[in-house]
Amino acid sequence: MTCDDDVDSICSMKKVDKRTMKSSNSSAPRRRATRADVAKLANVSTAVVTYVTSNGPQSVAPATRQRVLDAAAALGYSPNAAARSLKMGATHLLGMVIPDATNLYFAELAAAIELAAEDHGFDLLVAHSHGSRSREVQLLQSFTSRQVDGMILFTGVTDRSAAALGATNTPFVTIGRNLGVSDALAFAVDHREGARSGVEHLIGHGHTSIGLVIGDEPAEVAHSREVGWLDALADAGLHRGPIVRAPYSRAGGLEAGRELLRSDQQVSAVFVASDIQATGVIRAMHEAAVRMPEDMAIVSFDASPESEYTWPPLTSVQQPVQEIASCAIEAIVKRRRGEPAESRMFATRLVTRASCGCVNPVN
Amino acid sequence: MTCDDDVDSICSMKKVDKRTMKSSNSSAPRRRATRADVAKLANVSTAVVTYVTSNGPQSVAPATRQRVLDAAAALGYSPNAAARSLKMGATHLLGMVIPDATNLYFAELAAAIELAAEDHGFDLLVAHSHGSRSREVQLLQSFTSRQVDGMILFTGVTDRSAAALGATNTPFVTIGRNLGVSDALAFAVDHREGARSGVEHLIGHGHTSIGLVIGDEPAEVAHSREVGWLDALADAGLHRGPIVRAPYSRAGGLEAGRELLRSDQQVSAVFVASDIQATGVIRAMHEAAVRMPEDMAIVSFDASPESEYTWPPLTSVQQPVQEIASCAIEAIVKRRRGEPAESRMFATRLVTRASCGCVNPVN
DNA sequence: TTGTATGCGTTATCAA
DNA sequence: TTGATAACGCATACAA
Repeated sequence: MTCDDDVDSICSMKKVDKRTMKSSNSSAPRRRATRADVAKLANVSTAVVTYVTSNGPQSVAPATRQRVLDAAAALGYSPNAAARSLKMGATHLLGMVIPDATNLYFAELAAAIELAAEDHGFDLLVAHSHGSRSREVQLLQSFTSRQVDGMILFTGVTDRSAAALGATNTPFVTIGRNLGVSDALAFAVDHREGARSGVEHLIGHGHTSIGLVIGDEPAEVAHSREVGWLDALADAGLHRGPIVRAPYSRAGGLEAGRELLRSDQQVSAVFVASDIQATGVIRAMHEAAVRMPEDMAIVSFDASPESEYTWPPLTSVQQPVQEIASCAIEAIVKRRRGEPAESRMFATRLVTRASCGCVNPVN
Repeated sequence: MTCDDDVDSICSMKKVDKRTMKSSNSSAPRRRATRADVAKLANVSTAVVTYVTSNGPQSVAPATRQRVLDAAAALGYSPNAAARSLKMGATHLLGMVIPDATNLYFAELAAAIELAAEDHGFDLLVAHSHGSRSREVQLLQSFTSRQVDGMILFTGVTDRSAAALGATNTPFVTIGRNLGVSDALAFAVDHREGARSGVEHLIGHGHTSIGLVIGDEPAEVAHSREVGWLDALADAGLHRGPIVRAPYSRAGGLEAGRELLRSDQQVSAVFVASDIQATGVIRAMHEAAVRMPEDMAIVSFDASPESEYTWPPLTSVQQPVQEIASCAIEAIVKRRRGEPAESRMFATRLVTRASCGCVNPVN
């Protein structure tokens, strides 16, 4: 879509401010101040400017130092990161691939990564893969070209991606995906065990027929959660409930919920493998006037901000998002220093709210 | 939080894969291939490599061209973006400041910006301000140092930010905020008119006592929406309903909803100035067993993905997110070319769903 | 059609 | 304590 496509927007025809205009066509198109400018103004050599701005490697006389600082401030000088990167061989830039920012679980994870990255002085280059493998490869190449100091991938690493990455030395970690499926460093919860704990909770509430709503793409994570669901059922000696596979989205959840209600196999509870789908499932239940948790108890996965504000609020398997994020960043830092780094698996925690029947939500 | 903080995580002690290890301490710590490497392997000069990789400025013999391509592929060569930026004076990088990614309206806008930016060959440097002004200034400085080709700010531009920016020639635009409050190029809907249309819809349903839930910080946007609410009430000759001010979050909405129910002034409808707050308001109503829309009709603002999956689904004032995004990016492109660019205001569209009483949600 | 040489803004080594 | 200078990897004007 281009800016001129629209038909129903009001064009304000507001005149561009004079200052704004001026900056785009002033006679002397002001160049960014460089180190040389600062040096000249402060009457020192360019080297001294660096000594001041980077506190070394040589010390400088207090008076000179102040002169440089003043000059830099006067000129609004800040070092050119491109030149700096070129010289130093480090960009302090991390690339991050997010499948879908409208999934609040990913959004939360991304925010945590940003925080952890900042602790180590990294900025973040962010891009969305929208689940496309080819786009993922393309993004990794772009990151590589930008000489990022590391990459964080929310998506699984495909062979093609790994190959693209293998040619470089760029450290990369995967987040939220199973450990051990590739050579990549991975940081994630135990999806199988987490799912199992959620389903066990449902069983504890007395449910004997428990369905499953899960993503429709073959992914190791989804598979693990499915196995966890099976584990719990098997341990309790229960038969397998119906499985509904649907896209990993709110709309997918809505469809799945409707299908679940059409199923021959009646269930009194369902384990939904992600909050984002659970949101849709809940809507489907409301549409059919199915009461939750009385007629249908629900437990989901992720415990994203979304899960707290559905109605009824969702009981959900929580991932230690901040911990995962900081471990991932630290792993990248270690790898950059040549130190060994290890993949790691985290425990989940079940957040009990009303959807499973634990809490009476109405005051 | 550091990685070692945790107590309840399982340490998998998984040994690092041999290939992974090797890449971190192999005897010849493989340097990224440079143009010179490609040139040597292809038996050409470095210039020819560039002629091939950038299709010009000179043409090269097909055979030579193929040799270069092969060599580049064999070495996994991709141009060093830092060096390229330094030489070309352009980074093809845009900086974007998001207040809060767990607000799906912002997340959606950010995704649209990314798409539009990609159309013009820009990558995105993303950071969250968490609403902090000082952090915003800090981010702008970081972006400046990185020599971004432009900036997109979701937050209003403060005087300090503008001053920081004024020192550079970096084009920047604000998104979603009112036009005309600063010199910045701005792309946003008509908040006042949008709010007015939403409240008028509620009046059309016969409501005569309509409350307002809105952000608790003094922002022009919030003010405009409040004025739009007043406009509609005044036009209909209705008295002003109660106003509840709360943080711009789900939790804030929850608090606001509870307070609204405690209010002396009874209302049958409420205009909530953002979906994210509406989510909380809805929960407050459910908790108090207030039926929607029968006992409390709701119209909100943004029509983010969230609004479609609340219960009842929210009637909400929609912003043309993609259009806003593409206009913003095009404005930056124009400004970079020295062409004039204009701020622009967009019309909203009311998406009617069940929360106002338009649709019977239960099948 | 291809090669040579210069400079982009930095950091850091080495001399002064 | 300071200054001159050589890379870093690339794009391109100009020469061959």
